[in-house]
Amino acid sequence: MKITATRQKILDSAVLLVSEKGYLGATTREIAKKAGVTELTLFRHFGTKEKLFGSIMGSNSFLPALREILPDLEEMSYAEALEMLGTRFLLSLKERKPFVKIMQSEMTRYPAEMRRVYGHFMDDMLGTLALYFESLQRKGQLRDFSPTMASRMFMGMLFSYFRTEEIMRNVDITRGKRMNKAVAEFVDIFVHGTLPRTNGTVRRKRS
Amino acid sequence: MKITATRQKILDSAVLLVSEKGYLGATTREIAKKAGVTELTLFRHFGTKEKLFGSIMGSNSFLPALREILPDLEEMSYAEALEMLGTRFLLSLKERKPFVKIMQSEMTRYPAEMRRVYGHFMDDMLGTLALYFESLQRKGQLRDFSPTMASRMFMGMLFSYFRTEEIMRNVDITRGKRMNKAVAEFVDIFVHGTLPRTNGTVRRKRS
DNA sequence: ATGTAATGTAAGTACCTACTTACATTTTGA
DNA sequence: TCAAAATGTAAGTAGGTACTTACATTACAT
Repeated sequence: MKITATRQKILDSAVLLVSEKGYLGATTREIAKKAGVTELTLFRHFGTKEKLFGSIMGSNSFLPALREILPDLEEMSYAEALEMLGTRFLLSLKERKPFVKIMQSEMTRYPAEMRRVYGHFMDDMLGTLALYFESLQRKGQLRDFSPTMASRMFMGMLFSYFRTEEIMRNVDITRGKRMNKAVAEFVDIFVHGTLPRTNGTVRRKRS
Repeated sequence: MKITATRQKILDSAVLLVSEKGYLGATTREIAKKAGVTELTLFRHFGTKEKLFGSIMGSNSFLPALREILPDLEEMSYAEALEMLGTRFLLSLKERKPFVKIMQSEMTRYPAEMRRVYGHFMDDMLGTLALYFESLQRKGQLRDFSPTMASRMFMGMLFSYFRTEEIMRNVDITRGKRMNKAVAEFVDIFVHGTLPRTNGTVRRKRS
């Protein structure tokens, strides 16, 4: 067995087990067993459980996904762009589900590692989305609102949806059309709001 | 020391420690020490670490908060009602921050306990919000959309905001006006959307 | 084919954990 | 005041953990 293959098998087992049982709950013995190697081999490769955990964080990056998600925004309509962004964002979360679980669970206890990976991804994503909003605002195609907060709102509702369905309820969001329906519904409200379209502005009238 | 007082001190210490270090990371010794009692006292009260954890889940309920949040929705305008709901929801999350952290971390590993508490709260909250949307839709004050998905969207974006600020970045959302600003921004987009108000419907036109 | 790098076997170390037992001390309530 | 209830002290159990050491075996490249 090639050294890199062994390394990878250990890393994969570790990701799965840690995502299920947490950092403390996933023992080196069990990780090694799941990887089909001896515990000693694990330690020869990574030296320490802590270092193994660090390798997980280092090897599992969100960043490549971002580049896949972002292109061609200019070529499609506003709602189409948001739907595509939302869908791809959810799919990239789904692909990295065990990793998302780990971050969710160990966030509080290992903030440095987490922030480096997750924070980077989120900042990039939010920043790019905000820039997109800004450019449309400058063209007059969107009204005036905070691009930053709008980005956080958009990503936040998608992330919560993912969290509720996949992590809490353990539902596969890619089955059927539920994900597409949800994204379409979210985007529709995000674009058009919840007020009737024919009505004028009813807002800011007390009782 | 009254028996109930001791019990409560142990429960409080346990909540804090478990929220910081997780269920496995919080040892009974440390919990007892933080509560100012002996480890033996802890076991005399709760018998088992697992039972202690169960008591945490049982004692710390979200439900009372719901009753505080929900009244008087009919008396105020749509946007006002949403802002109030959003603000009180965030404040009730903030009050239970350690508990929210625990659920966030241990969700995957202790699904039964979690779902009982968190699920109840969320279902109640989402259900009530959905009913509110529906009633306004019937009055013609809101356009046609899925009340359920809209509720999830609304709560989801607020929860993500809380998660990012308070749990990840450890920022106090109640300081200054940042929370009110954020809620106002979210509600504004949720109510009016992101399209310009003067423009007609540009939607569903390809390129 | 053979030397080297990678892995396995087996035994063990030092430490920590949840939890227990026996007995002494304090606190509380009537 | 005084018995009962609650807590403390001290020592220990059984099991698990990350990690180590010494030595044997396999796989691979030249």
